[in-house]
Amino acid sequence: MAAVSKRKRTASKTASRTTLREPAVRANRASTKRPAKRTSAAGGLTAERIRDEALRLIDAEGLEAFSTRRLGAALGCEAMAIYWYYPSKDALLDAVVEALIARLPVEPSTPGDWIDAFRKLAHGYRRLAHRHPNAFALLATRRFATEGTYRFLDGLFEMARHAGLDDRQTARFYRLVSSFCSGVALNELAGLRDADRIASSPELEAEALAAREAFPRLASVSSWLEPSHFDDVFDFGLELLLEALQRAPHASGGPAGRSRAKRA
Amino acid sequence: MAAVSKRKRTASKTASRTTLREPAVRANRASTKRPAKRTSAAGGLTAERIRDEALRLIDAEGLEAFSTRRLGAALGCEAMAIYWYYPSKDALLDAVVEALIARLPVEPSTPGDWIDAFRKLAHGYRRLAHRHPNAFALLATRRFATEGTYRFLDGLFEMARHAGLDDRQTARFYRLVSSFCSGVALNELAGLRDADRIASSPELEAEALAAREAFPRLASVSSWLEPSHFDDVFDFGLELLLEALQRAPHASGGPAGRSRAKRA
DNA sequence: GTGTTCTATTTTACAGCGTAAAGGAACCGG
DNA sequence: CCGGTTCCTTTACGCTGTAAAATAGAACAC
Repeated sequence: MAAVSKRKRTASKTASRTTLREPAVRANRASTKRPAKRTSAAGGLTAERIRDEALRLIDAEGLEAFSTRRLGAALGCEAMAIYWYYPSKDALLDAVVEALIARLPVEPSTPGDWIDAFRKLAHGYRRLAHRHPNAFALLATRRFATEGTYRFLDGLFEMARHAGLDDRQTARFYRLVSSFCSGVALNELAGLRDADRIASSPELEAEALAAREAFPRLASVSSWLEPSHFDDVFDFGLELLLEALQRAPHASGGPAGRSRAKRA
Repeated sequence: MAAVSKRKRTASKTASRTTLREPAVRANRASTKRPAKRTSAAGGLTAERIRDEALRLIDAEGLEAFSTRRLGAALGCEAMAIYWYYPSKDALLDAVVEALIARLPVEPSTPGDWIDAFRKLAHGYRRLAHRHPNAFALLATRRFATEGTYRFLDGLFEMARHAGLDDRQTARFYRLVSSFCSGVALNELAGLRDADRIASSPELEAEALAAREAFPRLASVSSWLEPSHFDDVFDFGLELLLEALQRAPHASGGPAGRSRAKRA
């Protein structure tokens, strides 16, 4: 990694860099004699610490309230210090996404429990939404385009291959399941946020009540739309997809064996 | 988790949150219409015009670039003029969401083609993502909490009822299908955005190429992940859900009997 | 020692943001 | 003519991301 990035951003402002500056390690590769030098400042800033603190702040105060200045304050340094380690706030957020993705459980592929591994992964993704509701929108909005996420996908697809899925089915079900998971999770978080908002304002509460009165169908269904039923929706939908996944290799390419062909 | 949220400048601003001020005098008196200022020369401001121009601007320049000042410039007025019609930028964006939702085809419920009506709705939702890629994130992020969206849901649920679905199944499949649709659409848009970004930067292009080399599994699957295959993924997933929906009243509704609906 | 360079951080500055608050200008019914 | 309402502008404040320059300290060269 760190292949590029000698030149910092000087010209284009809109291009969001994802490269990250590694202050000490880069020189370290050439000569390893130097013991890990402590940075001069009391804070001991590193890319990882900045990234972790960023996630912590986002979790604590929300994505909208997150700013480089506040992050600097939390880290005990000036905001601009962050820019030594990340070329932009955008790049920092990419790093946060990567750190979140890295927590997902990609188990070693064992053909027998392939489906269950996928299931666990999906549940892990949803758990991520629950644990980091404020940061989760980043996952759904930004796409995986960093090395860590590439590695994640490679591991996942390797697992699929061991299970005998061909590339097309692999791609299809990856898209399907990941879209479903992020869709459900976003929906769920939006619902929770709204519930909070409504509960905190008597006016909105009255408004919601009036709506319920004006729209009888909505009213009668809405009790089933409450957050408590999201477990059911998620499991139901996921199992639907996984059942189709289980049928997939046979359904689209004839009986098993074709997808197992050695093509290497 | 605490309700800290953001700063909220002055304590009690939440009063007229989503309510919108109606200029009321839309009777448009016919005499001595003096343009007077260049600012209102293009035509009188209305909530609708502001909202439509906002959507146009977002479509043209992206959500991040959208600001009240730019909107004011596009409308030929000062930014603060907008605040006469909307209490906040947030409320304006809510209105944009509502306008988008209003374009979805909610057909009159006829029991026979219930499934197809739902299918068309889902496709309409996706078409919306294609037509307004920059605005679409709003739909997935914000929840339907305005009168127009209430009406939309009421119409939809009415349709479900005519088809003989009970409330629980209605809620479940609404969640399922809408989550799926927004998940797929967001995924698709993120992919397109990334493709654009990569194509516009030789540096990123090289990076992507290197990744492809380092991760062979990812490379072999990735051709199936291209944007052109999203139609397939969407249709496949949607039909899967719709098939389950067709089975629903009988299969998992528990004690049947009420799903056949006397309502005719 | 005295530079000089490299690294990590602070300081300063700028353009732009959302929006509170106040100030008109045009109309109104009296 | 007057006070009020409506619609819009002006001004101002605190915030944002970040470019650019200044700076402190450590490391290396002589």
